[in-house]
Amino acid sequence: MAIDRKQLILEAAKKSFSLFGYKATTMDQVAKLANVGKGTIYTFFKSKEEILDEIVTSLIRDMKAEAENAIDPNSRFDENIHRVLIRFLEFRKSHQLTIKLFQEEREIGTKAVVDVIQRVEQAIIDYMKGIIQDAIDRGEIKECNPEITAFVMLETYVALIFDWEQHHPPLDKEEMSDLFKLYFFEGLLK
Amino acid sequence: MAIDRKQLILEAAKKSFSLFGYKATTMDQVAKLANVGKGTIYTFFKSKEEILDEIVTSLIRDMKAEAENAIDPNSRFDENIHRVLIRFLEFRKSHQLTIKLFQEEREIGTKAVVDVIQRVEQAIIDYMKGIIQDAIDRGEIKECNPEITAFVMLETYVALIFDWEQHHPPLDKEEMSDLFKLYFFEGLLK
DNA sequence: AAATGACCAAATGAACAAATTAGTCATTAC
DNA sequence: GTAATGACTAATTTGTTCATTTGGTCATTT
Repeated sequence: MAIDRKQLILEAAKKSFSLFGYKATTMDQVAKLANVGKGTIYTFFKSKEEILDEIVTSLIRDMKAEAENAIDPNSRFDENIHRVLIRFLEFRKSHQLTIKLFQEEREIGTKAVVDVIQRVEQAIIDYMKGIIQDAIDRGEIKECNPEITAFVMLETYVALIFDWEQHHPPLDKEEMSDLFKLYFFEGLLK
Repeated sequence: MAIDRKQLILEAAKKSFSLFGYKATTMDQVAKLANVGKGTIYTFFKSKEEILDEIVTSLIRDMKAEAENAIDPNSRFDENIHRVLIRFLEFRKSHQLTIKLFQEEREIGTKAVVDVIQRVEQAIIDYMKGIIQDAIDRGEIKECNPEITAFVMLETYVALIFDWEQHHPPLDKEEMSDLFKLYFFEGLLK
């Protein structure tokens, strides 16, 4: 069986995006890394951006899979959603590709990258939305707009994990979990 | 009594920063606007950045004053802190200077501006910290770290007011208040 | 029929010149 | 004598040019 050229190209592109970022990766480089002629790339993808799109689509699949097995059916909703969020954000923190892409989004703002990051965030929110809706349906939590709730939870976690550390000592997972429980589930009122 | 040159300079600089931003404002322009020689500026300020610092210091004073009279001693803590936050963020949204500075921080990242924005945010957090500590002392809310709580509340509001609107219809004050109460005070758990 | 790389127009960026700018200080005005 | 000034300077920024690089095409090869 012949080598799967499309897969070779995707892997080469992913490696190069991870190493140098989207903008700094040239199609010649991808072709060379994949050991194919440059023209070959264009029989599988109609543009550089489409390669990124496809890589991110599978990235989102991976993230969802990770999140999936963070869920313990025997645990309460608040513990599950906490673990899911932590998984998402640790994924983002530990994979070279997401590190590079988020960095490029902040520092350069390459349009294709901005678009793709937006897609990742929306995917996370959509995933959480489902979990939240389930919890509402099962009567575990109060009625609320699942999309806004997911959005606010994600923003809070991102703030605590990425922004708080800018000027303060980082919080460990234990603390995060306690804060999350206090703010979102038990409430501050006595 | 002679005209207060220092005040003239501050007002000229504030007007120009508001109109064109910090970076795009030249000292020649400030001098011309203030009707003073450029050298005069340097008898009152040691640098362009010091002018910005002084303007922002009084801006923070104004914001605090605004926040102060958003507080109603007869209202509950959660209503007060909501009103305070809304005031801060409406101030930011309605004053040309803050609009320009936040925009310049995002789009150009001028160092002096980044520093000064950080100072504004820390001032808001410090102010909220005091209110939160009071509420804890009075037994109105549970024990919690006032700085982290203030930080998370501010980030949540900024997310809901500025980021949510990027891809969704904006929330009105009523909705914000309800969300805030639900997430932070009553908690989601049934 | 699939793969290729020479080729092209467009985009990028290196390099240099010109213009602008923050800050100084000798001179001026009172 | 002192407070105010604006011409001056060193340094940064901006505009311009042009050679190189880039994403994408397509005639040729395998």
